[in-house]
Amino acid sequence: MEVQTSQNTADKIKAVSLSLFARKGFEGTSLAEIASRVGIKKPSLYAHFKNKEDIFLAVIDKVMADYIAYFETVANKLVNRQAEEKLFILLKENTDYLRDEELGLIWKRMMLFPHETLKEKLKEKFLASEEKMTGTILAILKELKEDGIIQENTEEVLDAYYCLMDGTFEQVFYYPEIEHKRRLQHSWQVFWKGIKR
Amino acid sequence: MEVQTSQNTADKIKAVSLSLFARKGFEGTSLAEIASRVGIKKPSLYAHFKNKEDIFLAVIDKVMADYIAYFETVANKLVNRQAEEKLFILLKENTDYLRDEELGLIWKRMMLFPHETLKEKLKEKFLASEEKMTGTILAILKELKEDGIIQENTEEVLDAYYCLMDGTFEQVFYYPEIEHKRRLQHSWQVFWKGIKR
DNA sequence: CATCACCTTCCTAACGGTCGTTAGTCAACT
DNA sequence: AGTTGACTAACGACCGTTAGGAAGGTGATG
Repeated sequence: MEVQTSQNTADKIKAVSLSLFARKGFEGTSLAEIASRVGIKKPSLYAHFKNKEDIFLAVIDKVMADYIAYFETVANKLVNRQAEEKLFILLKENTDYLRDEELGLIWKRMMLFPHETLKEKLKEKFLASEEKMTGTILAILKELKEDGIIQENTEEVLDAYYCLMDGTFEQVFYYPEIEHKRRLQHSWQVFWKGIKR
Repeated sequence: MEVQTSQNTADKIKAVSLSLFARKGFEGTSLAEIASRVGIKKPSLYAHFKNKEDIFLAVIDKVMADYIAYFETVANKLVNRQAEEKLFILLKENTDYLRDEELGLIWKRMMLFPHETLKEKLKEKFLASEEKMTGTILAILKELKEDGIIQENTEEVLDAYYCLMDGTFEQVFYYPEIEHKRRLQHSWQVFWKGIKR
């Protein structure tokens, strides 16, 4: 077993495309630019992918798979922690991961402005990761409730937690890391005070 | 004085362009489609605007002006209200306004994915409205603090409020109005419990 | 009042450029 | 021998934009 230090062309195309799609969107990115950055000619792309949309979907699949894999490692981090910590770690790690500029950008773009013809294909892909997330959160909330740490109204708490998560997610893009960290800390403190019994 | 029931061509172009730019973005929108929806031929657009970018900027100017005007009316609604209500109304009205699909979409697009060559021009335009907002919020928080209703740490409260606002703003686009209303209500309740003394 | 120049707003035609895509070829590797 | 992955050339479609002209209205001048 050895470390894979070089990428094959298809992977290089995906990597370059991720970067461009993230920064310029689907229509803002041209195959010419992708090919140029990979170091091949435009028609050579068709040796690896059916068409532009196919490249995009391959990129999205990779983004999704990476995100889910990351979420798994975070979930593993949670065992043997206090439930309060679990909630906070989940929030923090999520924004930390999406802070990676390209990942966060393309994620945001897909969710908010899906390309018209790809809208449905994208929505499908999101459901899996979202369900997983909700399951994990609900398990933690149940734990907290049974220990009598938080108030009974789970639905209220869940809604507020998702709002907190969406807010901090959005702010990742406005503010530099230091400032974002402060905002996250403050928002979390208010949230926690708000749900504690 | 009479009600203006018909628009001139320039206004029609702006209205049509707003809708298209919102849904498809700057590069995703073609002059051909704009012209077609207005009911004229593509080159006729140049009788009213210098070029595509000029149309976009005219649209943005209108969006900004409308938003600021709306904010004024909301601010007027706030007088003679309890400070707690003020905070909530500000939050609610903001999302209600941006719920209008096209307005919300183009607003979001501009903030998150400004077209590369227009980035700086757009950033300028945002500063005015953002400062106004922060000023209004801080005045309310000061009021609440002097009355001993909320905790002393204004920075923490302000950060949490903005997170709440960004979160509800983001969720406007995911969820139907009824569900969003419930989420807003729940998030607000947790927030308010979290900042109360 | 009639004429004239001018401006606005629309048109058709066409420009050069870029887009995504295909055809056909060729060398290298399996 | 067959497959892979690169190439050159070129396709038609569409892009934003410009040129040039027709029609209508406005306002000044005789």
